[in-house]
Amino acid sequence: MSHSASSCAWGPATSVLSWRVPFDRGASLMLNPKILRAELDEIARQLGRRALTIDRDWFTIREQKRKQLQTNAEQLQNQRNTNSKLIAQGKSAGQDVSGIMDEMGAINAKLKAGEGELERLQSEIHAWMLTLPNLPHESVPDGNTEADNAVVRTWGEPPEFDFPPLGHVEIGKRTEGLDFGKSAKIAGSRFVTMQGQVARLHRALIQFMLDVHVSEHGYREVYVPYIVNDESLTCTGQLPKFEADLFKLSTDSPYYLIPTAEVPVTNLWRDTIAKEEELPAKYACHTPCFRSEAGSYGKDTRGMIRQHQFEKVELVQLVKPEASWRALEELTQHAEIILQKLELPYRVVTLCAGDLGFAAAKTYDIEVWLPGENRYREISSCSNFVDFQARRLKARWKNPATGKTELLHTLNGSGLAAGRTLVAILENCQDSEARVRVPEVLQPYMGGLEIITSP
RNA sequence: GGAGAGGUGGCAGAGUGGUCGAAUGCGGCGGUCUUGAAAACCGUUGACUCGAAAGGGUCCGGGGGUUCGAAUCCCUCCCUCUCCGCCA
Repeated sequence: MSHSASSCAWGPATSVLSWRVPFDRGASLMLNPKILRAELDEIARQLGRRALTIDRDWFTIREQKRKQLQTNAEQLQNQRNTNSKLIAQGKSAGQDVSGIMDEMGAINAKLKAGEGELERLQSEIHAWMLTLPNLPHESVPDGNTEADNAVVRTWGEPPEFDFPPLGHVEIGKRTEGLDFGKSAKIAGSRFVTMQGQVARLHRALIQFMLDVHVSEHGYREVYVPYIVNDESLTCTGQLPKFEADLFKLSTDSPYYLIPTAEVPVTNLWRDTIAKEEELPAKYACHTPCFRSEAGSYGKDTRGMIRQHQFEKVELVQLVKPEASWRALEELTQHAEIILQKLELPYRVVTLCAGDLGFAAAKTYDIEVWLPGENRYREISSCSNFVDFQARRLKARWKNPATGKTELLHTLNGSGLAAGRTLVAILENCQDSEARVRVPEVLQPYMGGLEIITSP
């Protein structure tokens, strides 16, 4: 990326010539490159839990060659710097420095000769490292599919109806609150139009969630851009691998609609060294989210479970490394409390290694009960990324104990997805007349309304 | 959209081709003095990276160029500020 002063590149200059690496737009290493070099076998084993096989020989061969070329280049640079000083001193003393100047010509020629090869190797290695996902935490269960996820706890009982419960699409139709036909006309499939009391309920949910997180859980409310550049997406891990999931703007600059508030909010800390007293930094942020849902054809085509545009209240934390595992439990709890206050039954599952997102070391999914589908559906995903995103972001802190700048840990989770929460309320709180009881905590946000009826 | 100014260490702000990773001030840290504190004085204080260490390399908004040598000169992009116009 050439249009921004800042960058989440892999350090001001990892090594000689590295600033020429064509991945300057940000791309950093996800895994600690030192550990990758030193403990390749162990890394390969841990990535194997994600059903990923890495080519160790490919890497080792290039890494050895890279090191050799780099050491050589640095020696030449050292000579150049030394000679440069000698020339300066000699000239000011009125001596003849043409001999040294000739030597400089030879040094520069040698440097130039090795340059191309070194650059190519660095680019190759870097691009390869970019495709490596985070290592699963040891507490993450083995497994490859959703079926291997482990249920941690269950809260509440699925409601029993003495009538066949309707799905939210039908309830939405009867209350005239949800209209999929209108939005299909004005935009296309996977959009919804909300109206009247249901639209207000949706807005009430967002206000309620924000209020709880801000006043009871200690998060700071933020408002952020809904359009971000490619650097931001690279830093949080959506790019370069998952561009197909995003909506890209057709402007000259590489702009994208945000797929989640995680992207702009986490990037608040890009290229920043936090003071100890600023930590933990906790943010609650409501944004729309835009996802292309490429590759999900035929999945959840009906209703508002899987939309191109939906609203979400996101929780983001940047914490000291030693605090991140405790923070994951807390953050998950904060999301759960919203469901508890809404009296919606749910369960929490730990994603197995194979089901884990690219940047996450561990993820808890919160799944709400949906009577219309007679099963639990994901309504929140809470993850600890440890230092994976922070390394790309260069989000660090000054550790007073060591006196050094060290990487932070980042976490985030939905608290919650508003659209799916709305679905859960419509389905769980319906009566035999397809009316919907407004959860008590939301009534103040609804002007005291207790029941949503047809207009 | 038009015109102008500018981007240097945590902040302010020097430096316009050579021994500059960068004066100075503030802030931070350590010390002297003090019952304690303030003031004063002395010292110290950027980030990244390779290395077991010694030590090396890179970074003055990003990228490219000129040169034996660039914070300093040239090109280009990004960003910020001021004025005018437009707009919510």
